[in-house]
Amino acid sequence: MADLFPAGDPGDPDQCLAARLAAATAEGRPLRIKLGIDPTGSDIHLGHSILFRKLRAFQDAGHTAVLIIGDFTARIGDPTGKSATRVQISKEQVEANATTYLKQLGQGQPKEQALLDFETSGRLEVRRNSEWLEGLDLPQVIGLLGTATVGQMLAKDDFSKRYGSGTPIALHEFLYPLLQGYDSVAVDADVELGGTDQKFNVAMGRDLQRHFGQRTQFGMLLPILVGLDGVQKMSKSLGNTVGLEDDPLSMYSKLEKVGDGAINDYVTLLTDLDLETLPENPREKQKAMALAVTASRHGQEAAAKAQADAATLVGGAGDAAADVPEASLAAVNFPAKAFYLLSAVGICASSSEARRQIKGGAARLEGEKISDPNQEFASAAELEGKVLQLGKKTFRRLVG
RNA sequence: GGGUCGGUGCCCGAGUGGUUAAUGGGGGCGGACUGUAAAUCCGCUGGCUCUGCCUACGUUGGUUCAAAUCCAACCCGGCCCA
Repeated sequence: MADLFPAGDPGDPDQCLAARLAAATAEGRPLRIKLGIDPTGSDIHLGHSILFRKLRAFQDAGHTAVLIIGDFTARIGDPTGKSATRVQISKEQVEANATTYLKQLGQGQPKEQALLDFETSGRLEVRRNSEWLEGLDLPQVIGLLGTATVGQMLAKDDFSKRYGSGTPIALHEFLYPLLQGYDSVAVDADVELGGTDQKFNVAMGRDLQRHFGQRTQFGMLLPILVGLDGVQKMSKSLGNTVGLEDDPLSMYSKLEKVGDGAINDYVTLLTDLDLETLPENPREKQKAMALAVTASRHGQEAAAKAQADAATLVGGAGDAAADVPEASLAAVNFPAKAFYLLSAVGICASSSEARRQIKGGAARLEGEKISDPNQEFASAAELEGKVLQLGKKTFRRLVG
């Protein structure tokens, strides 16, 4: 089991998970396991899935997962790990994100396939923190603010760095830890799950529970998954993520490239594989991990196909019968010059970029290098069914 | 509110009247190499169906043949004082 927080006084039953479990059994009730997510982006990635896997384990053990959609706090933005003031997002955007999150977590799916168990009654509560936060009045907010000090806030790593470097900190950002801590009070959490970077916030939840006369929650802090760059944490804004919704091929091909330094973390945090039984060869280990993770999301069969396809594509055959994403020629006006084609088909962000890529020797059609950006194609007919390639990793099969 | 410094391309950060999308670094993308990657080396890193034409240095106006660079107002921020 991962990092437990707080280590605290071992004699204090309040701070021991085993004691919690025992007490729950004695009382004949399941524990309430809080996990809060802020719907600030549209996709859940593998970094999040560590937490959800743990939450699911609690569910399977008979406890109640209390999933808090931070629809209210998302509008403030968690300052954790941020070096700049986060842009506030709209209510509508938050709501849309929340819907996709639930879908990605497996709402409406049988529990065997879903990340969380949405089926078994009593195992899941989905709450939105606007339920209780929106209704707070000013005296209550002031009461919350009174429980923490500026010194405590500035001791938090993110804030102290920003303060030290002269980066603005808006006052409302101080409210974030308090509000998300108040969530623990609102749902009467026994245990809160979070990444190790959530230590401050989880601790704040304990303080507030104590303040409100509740038994304090047990914080379970799970390791942060490093991103594909092998250095920074997996985060959408850093662009080093593997999305849960990624198709098997791109999921697999991203994962098989995880750096040697990060591979063991991926194995232990994302799969049920035993490190001991895996091949020593780092390349083989990567493949095994990538296969297992892909399979856990898309099934064994799809994962195996992705592995085969990845080998074919990267192996250079380029035009194999692999499962290449399609790109429509419908938006392309013919005659089309090569650079325009690349951009119109969406494989390059702009026509200027396409021109550069072609000059740099990155573009291929059916494995043949396109060297002239101005090369002209007369009609869609001569391109249909062919595979357009950019670099080693990006392929599009052109369709009418 | 006063003083002061500052707002430059994805980010950081040079530049302080004049051939140029604007030094450098990071990141990103591409090429070579390799077990994929990393490391290393090389190239690219505003837009446009592009041998040219557009739009760019907080915003708006002004001075000038000419401004990211000068002036004014405004907006935003750091620090100090109150």
